[in-house]
Amino acid sequence: MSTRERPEPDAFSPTEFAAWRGMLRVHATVTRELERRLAEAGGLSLSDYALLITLVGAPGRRLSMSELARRMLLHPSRITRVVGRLEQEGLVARQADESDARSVQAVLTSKGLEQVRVAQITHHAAVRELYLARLTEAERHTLGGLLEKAMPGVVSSEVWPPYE
Amino acid sequence: MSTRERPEPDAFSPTEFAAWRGMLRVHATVTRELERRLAEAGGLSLSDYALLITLVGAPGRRLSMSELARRMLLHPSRITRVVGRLEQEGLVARQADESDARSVQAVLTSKGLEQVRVAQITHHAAVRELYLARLTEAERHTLGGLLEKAMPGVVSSEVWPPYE
DNA sequence: CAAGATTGAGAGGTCAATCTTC
DNA sequence: GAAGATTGACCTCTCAATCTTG
Repeated sequence: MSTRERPEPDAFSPTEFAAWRGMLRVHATVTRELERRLAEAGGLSLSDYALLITLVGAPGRRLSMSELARRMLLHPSRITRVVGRLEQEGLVARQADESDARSVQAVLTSKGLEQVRVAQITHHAAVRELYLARLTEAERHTLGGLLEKAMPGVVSSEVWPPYE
Repeated sequence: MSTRERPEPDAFSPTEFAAWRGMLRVHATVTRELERRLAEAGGLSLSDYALLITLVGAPGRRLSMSELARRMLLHPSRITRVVGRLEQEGLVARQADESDARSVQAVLTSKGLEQVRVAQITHHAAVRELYLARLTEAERHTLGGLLEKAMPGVVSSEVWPPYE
């Protein structure tokens, strides 16, 4: 057989491999553990937390479903269901948009704000312990800069890329 | 209301934020597009590809189910189902382990090898275009090094962390 | 009893189709 | 016709429970 002798035609170089594999494995490991700790601490899933924290940063603590989808890099249908669950739990409320009857606004409730603040302690502590703690300030700066350079706009802009 | 005035108790610094958000967004964006291109090109999903490429690198192009789970940082039950599907498509075969009757080996078939080689072209091209192309060799080296430093062992070792 | 593998249940995510409003 | 939202179908993934073998 000659298949064993012929290596990949376009194999990753060691640095390509490290930069790619590192991202995949760090992401998988941190998000899995983070999910576990958030659930244990307050019953929020990571996607619940992400949605709530997105709302916290928005003017009026409210955003339309489609804007939420764009900012979270998620498919609109996903937003429908997460908001549905969070609404049942009283953490967000749906509100009609006066200026556009097609649009639905998700508004953070005071209970939602309370809960995201509590979850944030757990969240930040976990991200720091698992991922950030072993890096110096300068290294974190470099890392963020490299990611932004690798995919300009993905990191820095609110919305990228849109589902269109 | 005083809630608007009080910011987070332990907010991320700008560098923490960039390093964390960057990873999340780059990962989400690249893997989603990669999944699309792989499916379009040859019908393999990203998890199919990941399993096959893991087998390619193993001695004898074979690995037990549990070893596969450890290397891929996946739950064993996931492996059962992916191997099940790939077996039906003739890309891997299940084989009994002579030295341990509990163990099942997944072996890459020649058809599987063929297909992963084809998929690899698409995969590597996409990862380069979407993620690696805008970085210099030195920057990729730095990026890989920072990820390894952030989570020692996660990037470099085959197996971390185990499901236990 | 511990380890390897599998099953059923359920959450997270996408896509295509649909409905309503612009 | 296009945009916003939702629904149904399906894939990815984890967890708890089970079965078998060491």
